[in-house]
Amino acid sequence: MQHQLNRRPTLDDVARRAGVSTATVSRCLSAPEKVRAGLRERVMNAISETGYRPHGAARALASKRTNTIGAIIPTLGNAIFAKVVQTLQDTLDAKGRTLLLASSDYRPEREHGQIENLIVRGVDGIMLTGEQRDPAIYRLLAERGIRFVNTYVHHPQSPHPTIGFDNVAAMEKVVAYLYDLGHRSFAMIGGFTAGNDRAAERIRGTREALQRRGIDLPPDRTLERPYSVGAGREAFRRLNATATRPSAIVCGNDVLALGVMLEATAMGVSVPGTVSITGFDDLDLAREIPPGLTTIHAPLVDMGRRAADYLIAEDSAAEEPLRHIELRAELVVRGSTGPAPA
Amino acid sequence: MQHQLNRRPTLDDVARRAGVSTATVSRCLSAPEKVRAGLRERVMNAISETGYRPHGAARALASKRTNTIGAIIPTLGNAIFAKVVQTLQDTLDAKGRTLLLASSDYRPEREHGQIENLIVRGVDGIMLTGEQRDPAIYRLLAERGIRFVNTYVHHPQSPHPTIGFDNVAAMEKVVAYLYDLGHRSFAMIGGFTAGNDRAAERIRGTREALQRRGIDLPPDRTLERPYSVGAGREAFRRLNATATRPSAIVCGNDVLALGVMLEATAMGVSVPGTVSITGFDDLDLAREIPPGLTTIHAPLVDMGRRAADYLIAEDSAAEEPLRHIELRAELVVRGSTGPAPA
DNA sequence: CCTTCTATTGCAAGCGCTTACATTTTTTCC
DNA sequence: GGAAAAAATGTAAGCGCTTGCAATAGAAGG
Repeated sequence: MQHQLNRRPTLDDVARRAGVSTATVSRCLSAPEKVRAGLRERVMNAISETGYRPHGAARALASKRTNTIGAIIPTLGNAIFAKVVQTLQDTLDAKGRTLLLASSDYRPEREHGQIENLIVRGVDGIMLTGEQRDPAIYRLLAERGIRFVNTYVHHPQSPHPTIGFDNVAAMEKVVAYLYDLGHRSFAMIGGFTAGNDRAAERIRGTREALQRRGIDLPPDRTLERPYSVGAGREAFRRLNATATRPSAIVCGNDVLALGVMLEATAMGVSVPGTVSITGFDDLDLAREIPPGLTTIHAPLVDMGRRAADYLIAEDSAAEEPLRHIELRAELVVRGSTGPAPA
Repeated sequence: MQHQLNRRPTLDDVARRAGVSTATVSRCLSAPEKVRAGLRERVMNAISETGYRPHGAARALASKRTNTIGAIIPTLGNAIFAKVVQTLQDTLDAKGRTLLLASSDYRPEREHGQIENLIVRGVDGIMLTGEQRDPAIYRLLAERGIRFVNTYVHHPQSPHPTIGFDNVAAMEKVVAYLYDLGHRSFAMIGGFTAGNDRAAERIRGTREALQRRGIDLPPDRTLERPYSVGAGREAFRRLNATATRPSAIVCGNDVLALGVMLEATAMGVSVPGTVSITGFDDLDLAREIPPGLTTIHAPLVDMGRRAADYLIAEDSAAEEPLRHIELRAELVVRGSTGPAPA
């Protein structure tokens, strides 16, 4: 009841109190079915009487398992990562695992450091974002035999497991849809591609889809911006100041698209009358802000859940085949897109 | 270079290779200044040659420190928590600590379980949200001598340390401002108060501020809703359907306020011509969505940083006095509020 | 050059728990 | 009822690292 930092109860204390060996107490905790009911109850009483709590580090050291899973995302400031983390956490929680989270701020060297840290902490598995990273990292992970998975991408040919969607294919859907609406003049506003393969794939996917239809996406129509509403606004102003204004603006994510949409509306440019706008991710807000944002729905909950399942799967012994789980990323049509102006 | 899960290098391996004792290697890692330069270099080489990485659990067990700080927030789905976590993480990172994050989904019993888990994991300190919780938790924390801090609130009289702002006082500012604009008919849409002292304080603060001005806030004008845009929309529809419509709607956070604002606009109800709306938190979006949301700015970055500093402070020996750090939460006036209609 | 003091380094005892293996108890089956 | 098999429990050896203390080496002083 009082500050008695001097000594927290240990297994020994519990064992002595219950009149059993520490092994029995340990088993009561991690494999209760191996202890006879009567004894188990006595031990459990001793545990609650002493206020005993296991010592995680000691347990990890002795058992060589931490029941901890690590995850590294670029930032918590973006709802799409927050949502996956939330799902991951809930799923892991339900299976008695703890999530160790780190965010890299899109900086590869920081991600590298965080992976090292997770390894030192002894995580049993790691969820990573994207696939592009220093080969030394993959080597390290392999040496240590640490299970990991790359998310937000789908690379069936990759030597590393992936759980996610095909960013390139998604942009084909966007372009096909806009093209069919009659659009021929495009611009793309994407995230920074340096060290961000998802952003790069989305820009590439858009460019290739347009090329297939005989439309060129010149560099001055391809803007890289930080993922913020303000940047979207600024980018729109810039595009709108050019001589030949695009009739369709394809954005690398919803935050940029929202910025574009808000700025266009603020400037009196009709959406979708004059300009059609598309996003990527399908944030909750995409449906809320009028006229509603046409976007690609990213299956975040599914991704988080599957990543969790994959990372805690027991069958490591079975040396299971490399997994590549593709999730569907579908186009969601709302009010921000319409026929190209005449 | 190849899968050699069999044996990861240990201190012993490094020591043998460098021709020193494990103690010296250990010192090179945690107190390099205690080892002569030449030797230290030899050890460092051995470390990188063997690809040695410390074993966190072993280190924690031997040293009785984990260099880990825990944090429990209600949800990552709300940007205000995401932002604090981000700041906390960055700050801790810079000081060589790792953040162990958990979210309780606003469920007290879940928070309880997560605190137990953090204790088992041996965190050196814990950041909590709000103050209201089972006394048994505070007792446990005290017994174990674990440093913690309650955030998002300011309770100078509390026996527990707090770092945050005064939710009640903030609502006084909101009400004073609206009252001075001539508003006399109010409604409040807040979060669920069960187990959420911040939500409760904001509602209470509003009610008391109004009472002080001779205005009653009846129960049917006090709605509790989940923090979502959709809920805000629904709540507005409901309020607008009543005989005496409020001229000012005070919301418990920005997400609700945004929902109210979007729904009002969608229904053709002028903001702020017919109804004034206020939020709480000052999300990035608050300034972006026209006409701009009048709200209380929550000093999140400051809060995260100070919480981090407090939790890793060394002077535990000094038995420092209880800390209550009050942060300013100021009213930010934007376009969603104006004079009461005549 | 020798003694004293100080900066380095090594020794070895744990930290609290898990678990293979040995031992004891209980159950099963003739 | 007794032997063999199965189940329950205990014994004790670590897991990989830190750190108080002892031992050693180098610096300083006479």
